[in-house]
Amino acid sequence: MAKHRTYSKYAQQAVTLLGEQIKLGRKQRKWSETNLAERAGISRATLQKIESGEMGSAIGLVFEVATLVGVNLFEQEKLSLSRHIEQTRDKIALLPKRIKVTTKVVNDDF
Amino acid sequence: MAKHRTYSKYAQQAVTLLGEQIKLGRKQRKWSETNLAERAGISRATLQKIESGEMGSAIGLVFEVATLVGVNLFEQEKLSLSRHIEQTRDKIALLPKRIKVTTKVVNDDF
DNA sequence: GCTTAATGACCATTTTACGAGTCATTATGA
DNA sequence: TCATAATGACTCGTAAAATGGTCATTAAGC
Repeated sequence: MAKHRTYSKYAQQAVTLLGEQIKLGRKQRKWSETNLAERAGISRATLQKIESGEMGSAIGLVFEVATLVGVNLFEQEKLSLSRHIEQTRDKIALLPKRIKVTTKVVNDDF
Repeated sequence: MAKHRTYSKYAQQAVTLLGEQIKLGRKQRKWSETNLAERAGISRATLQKIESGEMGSAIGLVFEVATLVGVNLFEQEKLSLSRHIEQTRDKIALLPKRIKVTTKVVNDDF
């Protein structure tokens, strides 16, 4: 009884694209599936799922493999990721610590 | 006996950054955790793990939530994702269908 | 043409994430 | 100030991912 779950088209395509980019990167480096799986410390079956764009793959494994084959996440950033993390946290700090949803239904969708 | 797994610093930071960006986007929209979790069709516990940057979260759920709060993956692309997927597949098609690793150990690491 | 390894598709078992719930703490807005 | 809801941190049962294995097919490279 697989749990049915719906995803937005954008999210689905993003995962698919990432998988394709990984496959491309692997082939450009002339690494076999087994080879890349070993480097990443995962099984070949898992790598195949990642490259095929399965939505259930662990994001850590996907990003790790992407890193290994040179697919850079957050591409346009010249900043280091840690710097970017700091900046994002600074922005969060400027906002209220808690979001209190007013009981009265507010039209915030349109 | 939790399975120990090591990740590259870059992959770890990328997941952390994505989680922070999601939290920022949620707060900017003035959505509580419960609120966003409901919109995404996931539990609040899972959302908390996503925002805290846990490596084990399903990539589909992370990307879905990111989409909901307006964090765009593959930012710099003006192309639609589907177009980008096509282009990546075209590149893959230009490469050999299979990667045959030569038995003799080749120094491809440095 | 022939050999070999890469790929694709399985299956069973182990490991882990997800959902649902609870509880304490505390910021918020009235 | 005070009531209330958001957050943080748990636990437990179940669903599902990850692993390790196998097997057939077929492309690569000699």
